[in-house]
Amino acid sequence: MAYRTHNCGELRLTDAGKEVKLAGWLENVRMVSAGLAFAVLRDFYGTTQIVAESEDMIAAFKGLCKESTIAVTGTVRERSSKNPKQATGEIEIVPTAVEVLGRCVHNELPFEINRSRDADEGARLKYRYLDLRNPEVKKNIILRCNVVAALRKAMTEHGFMEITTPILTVSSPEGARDYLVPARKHPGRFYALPQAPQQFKQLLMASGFDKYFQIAPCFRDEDARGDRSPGEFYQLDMEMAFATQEDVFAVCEDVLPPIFAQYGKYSVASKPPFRRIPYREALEVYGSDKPDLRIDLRATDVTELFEGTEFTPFAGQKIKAVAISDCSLTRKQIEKTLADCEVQSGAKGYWFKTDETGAIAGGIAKFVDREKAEKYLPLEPNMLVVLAAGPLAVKMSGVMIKVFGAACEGHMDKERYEFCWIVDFPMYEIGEESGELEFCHNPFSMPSGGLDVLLRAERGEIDPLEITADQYDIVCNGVELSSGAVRNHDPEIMIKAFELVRLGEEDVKAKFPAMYNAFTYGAPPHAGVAPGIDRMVMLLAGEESIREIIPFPMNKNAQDVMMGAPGEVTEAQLKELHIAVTADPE
RNA sequence: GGCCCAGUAGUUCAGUUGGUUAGAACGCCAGCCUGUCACGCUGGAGGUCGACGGUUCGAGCCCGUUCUGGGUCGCCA
Repeated sequence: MAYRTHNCGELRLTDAGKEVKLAGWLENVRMVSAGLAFAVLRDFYGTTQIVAESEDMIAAFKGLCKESTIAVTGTVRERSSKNPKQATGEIEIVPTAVEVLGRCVHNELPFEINRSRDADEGARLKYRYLDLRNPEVKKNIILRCNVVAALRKAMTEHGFMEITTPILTVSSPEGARDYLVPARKHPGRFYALPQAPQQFKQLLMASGFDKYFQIAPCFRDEDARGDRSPGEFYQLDMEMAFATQEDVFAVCEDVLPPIFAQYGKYSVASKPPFRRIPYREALEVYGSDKPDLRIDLRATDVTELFEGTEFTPFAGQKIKAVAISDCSLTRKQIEKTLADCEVQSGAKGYWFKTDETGAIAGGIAKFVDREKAEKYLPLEPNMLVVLAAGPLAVKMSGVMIKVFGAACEGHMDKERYEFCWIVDFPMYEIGEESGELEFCHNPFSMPSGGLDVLLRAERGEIDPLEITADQYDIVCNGVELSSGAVRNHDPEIMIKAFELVRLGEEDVKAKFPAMYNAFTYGAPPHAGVAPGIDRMVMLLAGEESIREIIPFPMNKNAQDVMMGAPGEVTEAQLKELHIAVTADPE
């Protein structure tokens, strides 16, 4: 006999009179009297009410802890009092038999299933299988499944092939900290889990695959954030042969908006082609390389306004200002919000405002020359101007736009998706520690202008810091979904790019031997991108925490408190792996 | 690793200026209740106030140390 004839979400009034069998979790029992009780049975699909009218049946339900799994055999009957809030609210089951399938032996649970989102996060993670029984929690995982399926479908329809790449691979010389796996057969050597399938996908291009994609697991041993889970995450990794930056943009602009439109909580405001914002402009205007275009605030350089100022913190500094019209924040609220910005940026914030007559008042008002200020800022009545000075001024301006944009009414239409591309990233920067020229992001990107530009930089005709790469980020609502690039597929250009940072052919060969060799055998120009699945689903679900869209998330400290990972292993295991156990010096 | 916040009943929280026996809601247990659906009503059980130390006649509250969790900065080619 099957466990069920129907699921708990499908019976309707038209099914009245049918003999059915349902299986699920006992969600709740409502004892109305000695002779009447209602039980709620829940499965993946929904809930169905069971009515117990006999002493036997009432006793059967009463003797069970909530969350036990049971199978109920009975007849579908029209309810005498219907519940329009429930999909199955017009019917109920009159049971003839109740079979216990899996007993819950705990009459008190770590939290109430339907309110698990309010529970302590540690408890939720430890009992994730209970947390996930909550339909409100489960729905994000279902969303994730649907989004991944839709991405696979769309990519396949665009001619991409999904190819899996190794999980056990080699440590990469740059980038994030690797997760290492000891190699039993090779004492002292280690595999590394891939930070991304970067080199493999480029090797696939060199192998003649034309369009590759993968829902790729990536592993990085870096600390967590609200939008960054520790340890592992997934990317929609893709790469295209004989492709330009615009070819990659076209695929993303074709694939992503329909999926955001179908599965997102909000509507998609960006129409393809998405806005392209050069990196330097993004920093100047939005104070960030991941601007949130839902916010209408902009940063202005007001360094000249404060030239020769008596206000010491501003003397001789670069000053950025963000003007916020129709701002009704009180002095106390302004200072509280500014303090939030200071924490997030590490920079000090300043402010002044205009009253209803337009007169400058409050904060650093006495250092602001009204006539001069009007040249730089549109000083309307009731305007708040927040400012930052010094090397962190740009960063602080970005934080202020984000925080005040959210705090001040009328400056952010939250319920939409705004995409943009950040383009023209610098190829090189002066390293903070070394003080010398270094790669800004990664050495795989093609410098815009190719070999010629590098040669001119070598001859001193142009500043290497002015060289941009054919590298781009896709940003949605202030969240960096991914970076990508037109790759440097030409060994000659690669070597020249390395020479500018005092490295050479030997270094290229040493760092990326497979890729370098492959490219000497004829490689196609290629380009790609890898939007983060977790962040995408987070945006679609409208969740603030990345843990809400991961089936079994780790906590902030990269522990799985449910499984007990990372866990201890036996000495025998360590010995087999040639790992010596030594006392911790601390 | 730095900084910020939190830790009180099974759960979510309140707890005034340091002062009698630490409260509420939900959950749990018992009883009542014949159409509930966040069922209702009555009663009950349930506490190492994260831990350790200190100040004090007296500490959930003040101080110090520490642990745990969350956020943030560093970090994330």
